[in-house]
Amino acid sequence: MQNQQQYLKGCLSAIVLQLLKENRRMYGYQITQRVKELTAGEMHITEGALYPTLHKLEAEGTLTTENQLVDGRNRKYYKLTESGQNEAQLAVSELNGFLENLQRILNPKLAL
Amino acid sequence: MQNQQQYLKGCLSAIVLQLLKENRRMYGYQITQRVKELTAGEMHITEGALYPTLHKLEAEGTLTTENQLVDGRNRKYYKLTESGQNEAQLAVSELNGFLENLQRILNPKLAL
DNA sequence: GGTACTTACCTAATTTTGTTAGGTATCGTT
DNA sequence: AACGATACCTAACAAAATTAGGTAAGTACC
Repeated sequence: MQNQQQYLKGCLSAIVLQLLKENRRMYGYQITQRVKELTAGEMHITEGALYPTLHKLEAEGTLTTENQLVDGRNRKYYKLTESGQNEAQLAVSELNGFLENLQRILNPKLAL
Repeated sequence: MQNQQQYLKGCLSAIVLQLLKENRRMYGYQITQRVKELTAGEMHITEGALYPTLHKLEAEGTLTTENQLVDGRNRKYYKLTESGQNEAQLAVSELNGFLENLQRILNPKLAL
């Protein structure tokens, strides 16, 4: 129980899909930075988890990529496919439902 | 992406510890039923995950057990040890922090 | 009396998913 | 030249769950 990292398990794809729902297109490194930024440094996505996840989502047809050279470095931008938008919506809804249920468990006195 | 189950990963011990913080003592089957009840059946804890988790928490000195025969069937009650109470508090705080961060990601427009 | 469901515990093989720890390469700064 | 940030990647390993069993006693039904 060192930090919050452990709780990330299972949520990574949903987080990626949510960010792409908001941003239209993002590249891997940018995703790691965005999560850091949104959580004030409290959460960080490791590249060893992120890249395989992105590749998997691409292989499943949820994301497509386009490479772009910026300042001499290659960036691989990911964006949602048409079917990916539905899957993103679904994943985010489910994650939100999960969060509500988790809060019901953590705060049994609250009526959510 | 079938249901909310996947997101449970990593949270199980924290959930168990939270329930034991609220309830003083509980047995395994009761924990599974309580989660079902609190989440209106939307989440269920599998026994294959729960029992190993309980055993691990007991081995670590976070929980102790007492057996009790009820209606001819054995129940194994778990409760927090003294040090377990601190660990439970810590785990729940961390999980809450994680939830806040996750909501920041899911609802970037909200100021939490 | 037999069947089936609920209660109540458990384990083991497998799968999923993330961590750790590397590797490559370019750019900017000191 | 060396270092840190940017930017991609993979593979060995570990952690944690799922799946799919097993045991056993109580309850309800016909």
